[in-house]
Amino acid sequence: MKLRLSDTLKRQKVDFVPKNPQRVTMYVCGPTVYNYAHIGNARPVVVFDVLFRLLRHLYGEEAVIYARNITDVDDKINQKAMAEGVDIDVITSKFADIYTADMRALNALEPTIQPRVTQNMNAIVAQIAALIRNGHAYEAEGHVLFDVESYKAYGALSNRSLDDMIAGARVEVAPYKKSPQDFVLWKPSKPGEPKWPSPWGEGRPGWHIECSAMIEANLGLPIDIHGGGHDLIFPHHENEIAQGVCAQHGHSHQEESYARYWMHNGFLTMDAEKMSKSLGNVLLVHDLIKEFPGEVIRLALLSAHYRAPLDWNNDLLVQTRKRLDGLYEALRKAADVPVVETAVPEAVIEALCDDLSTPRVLAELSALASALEKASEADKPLAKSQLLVAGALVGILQQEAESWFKGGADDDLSAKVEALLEARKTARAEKNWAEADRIRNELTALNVEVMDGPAGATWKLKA
RNA sequence: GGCCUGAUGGCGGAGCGGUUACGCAGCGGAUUGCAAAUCCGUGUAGGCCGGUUCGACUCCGGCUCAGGCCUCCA
Repeated sequence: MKLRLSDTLKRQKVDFVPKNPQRVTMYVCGPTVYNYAHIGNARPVVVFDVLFRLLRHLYGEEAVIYARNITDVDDKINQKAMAEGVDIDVITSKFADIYTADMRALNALEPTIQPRVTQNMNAIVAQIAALIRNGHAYEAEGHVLFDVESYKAYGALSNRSLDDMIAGARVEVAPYKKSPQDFVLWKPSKPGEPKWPSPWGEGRPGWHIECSAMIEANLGLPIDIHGGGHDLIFPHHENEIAQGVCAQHGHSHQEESYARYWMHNGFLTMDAEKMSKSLGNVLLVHDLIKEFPGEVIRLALLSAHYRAPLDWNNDLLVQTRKRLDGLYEALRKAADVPVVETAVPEAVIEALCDDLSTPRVLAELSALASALEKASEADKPLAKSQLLVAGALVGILQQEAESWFKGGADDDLSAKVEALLEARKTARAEKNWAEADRIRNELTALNVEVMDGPAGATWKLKA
């Protein structure tokens, strides 16, 4: 099956051909760890997790190396550490741990490696030195700046010319810059801020160099896939390309010598408004997972195509939960059916290979669930297994159906419910409908929905 | 000003030049002590104006509207 991906740089859907199928590399820009991750931050995590799973499926688990960085050097981290009077790694390790836990709750696999800026200072300094050596960067007043004029293809990813950028520049231009668009590779730290040694004095790296240096040091150039949010195209990824290409001595300035495929996910809105702290509509993953199962949040993030904008609202969550209920219902009825070894259905692979069309995967999952419902006893094991392996490829449907439906219930509640159901069973056997209904009302009050079936009654927590 | 998306039924959201997306809600039926749940079935669409075509939601051109980026940002 041929994988096709939308490449931001080439501006079209192209066949994905890894440089080395034995070693497929992917890098996604990760979090700056000074705060809780919001739901918008979670979209690339979930989207590229699906891609990670697909690549592992296509090329083998051992063949795929997925790196997601942790930015632990940053102004906002410094501010927070300063305000709380602690060392920056008190802040960064706390929020890195929270981030890891929150993303795990969304069924995201851990990336193969998670490089940190603080542990890659040598690589960063080395890449800056290479840029100076190759004539693409210069030192000025304790700063090292990238010389944008020296790289002809600058602007290729975001499709803008240097003139446009000058015209649209809204930042104050530092006097020591040769050209207004030149960006910082290294800067001196202010008194009291964390600093690292370098040939240009003690200081810290600029934001963009961190990623390109960590990519070169941890994955090697070129990597196959570079991903991130739509907003990173400019300036972050544009600058990464400039750095990554120009740092390679003697290279012919081909953008693809840094990353071969560029992928960007669309943005999330909150009730049709941009999510931003100033509007106060930021929804934290940390809070959301207390209200909805991680699986619901994950599937909601996958309900639209990854490049399309996605409006996040309560209705989306409710609909997604019901959809998941439907899939789990099919599995619940087939709880006693044995699982057999089977390949992922071709239609599911096909949908994913077509630029990660998760909406189509959802349609296929519905079809598989329906097929399971209708299957003869003899066909049920295969039908059930296909639904499960298809779900696994997008990271859902991996828990027991019963625990899905009773997910929010603790042991006390479960015991109480079971006892009430037993009493109701007796009442019903005696045709004491008044008593049976009274018990059912009592269960309803506990937010429990009773479902009578041929094999007796079962229950679930209402959404 | 420059660059980039998107516009599909009540809602979410796909594919496709002529034929069912899928899901949620609705409606009908089966089932049930009554319900609920479940299962089966089912109606509703393609921003506007032109063009190409035997035929366009699907291709081409224009327009309108909405959102994003150009500044830290997934």
